[in-house]
Amino acid sequence: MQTYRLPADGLEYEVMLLLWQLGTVSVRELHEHLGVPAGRVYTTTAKVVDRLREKGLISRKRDSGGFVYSPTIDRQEVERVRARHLLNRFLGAAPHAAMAALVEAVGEIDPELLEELEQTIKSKRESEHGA
Amino acid sequence: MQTYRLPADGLEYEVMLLLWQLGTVSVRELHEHLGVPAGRVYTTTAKVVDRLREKGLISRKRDSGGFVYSPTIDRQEVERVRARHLLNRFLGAAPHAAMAALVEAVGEIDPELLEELEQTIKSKRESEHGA
DNA sequence: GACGACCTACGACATACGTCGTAATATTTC
DNA sequence: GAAATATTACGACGTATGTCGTAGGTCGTC
Repeated sequence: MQTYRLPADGLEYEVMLLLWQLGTVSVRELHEHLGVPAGRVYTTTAKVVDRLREKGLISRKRDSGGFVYSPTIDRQEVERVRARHLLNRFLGAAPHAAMAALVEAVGEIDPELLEELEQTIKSKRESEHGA
Repeated sequence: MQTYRLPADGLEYEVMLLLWQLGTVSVRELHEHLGVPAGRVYTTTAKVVDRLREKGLISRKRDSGGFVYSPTIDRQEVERVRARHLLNRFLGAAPHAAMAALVEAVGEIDPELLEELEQTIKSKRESEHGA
């Protein structure tokens, strides 16, 4: 079995997001959510779904006529990889500066997330303690 | 003038990083740092530099025979935009989950950074208080 | 000013992915 | 079961980027 890069952004990632969110849906539904608003053609969405399936990241089963698709990979897993990916892009040269930029950016996007971030750190520390 | 996407990762970004770091260098130098360790051929590095120059992100001047290159864009500026951009994408639909993954990744890469992150959040909050 | 070493320009190929078109299949409806 | 409709398969193209090869320019040395 070939290993593929997990989708970390772009359309493929958005489709994955939607699948994680909605559970089990048809291409049609995915297309209504993602394709239509962006003015894409149905087959574009279908193709992305197709490639995702080629990569083994989603599976499908028959459902009255067409197929319905669902993720075969754990969301946690993908998020983990994404996070690492993001950090690699960030921390490279100057981790300290990058952290500052990160916090800055988080704060700008949504100050409440800063609270949350702090909270998450605390929990992690505690669980680490326990372990 | 055409607008290009700023290099956010990959070789192009690494070359930019190195240029920001080293200031003004030849392709040779860049290649020694990036290409050689990765087993790339000299012209690969040269090509990347070339494309970067096409995009106007770096400039060059003659220097005894060859050229030396330097960035034409400010790193801080780029990093800031980049941070926001990447983070936006990263947090996207599910900030909660993403945040958790982020903290975990930071912890994995370097636990001390977690402390640092917490510290940075605190300072930010305080400065916010003051403001 | 010819030689060999190095540098630069640039064309070419591969892969990933978004994009679409068209052809093949399957479904639904009469 | 045939026509209309929807779905799926898949080939094709464009762009971005990493990769390399080759051809041609530049320079110091003799």
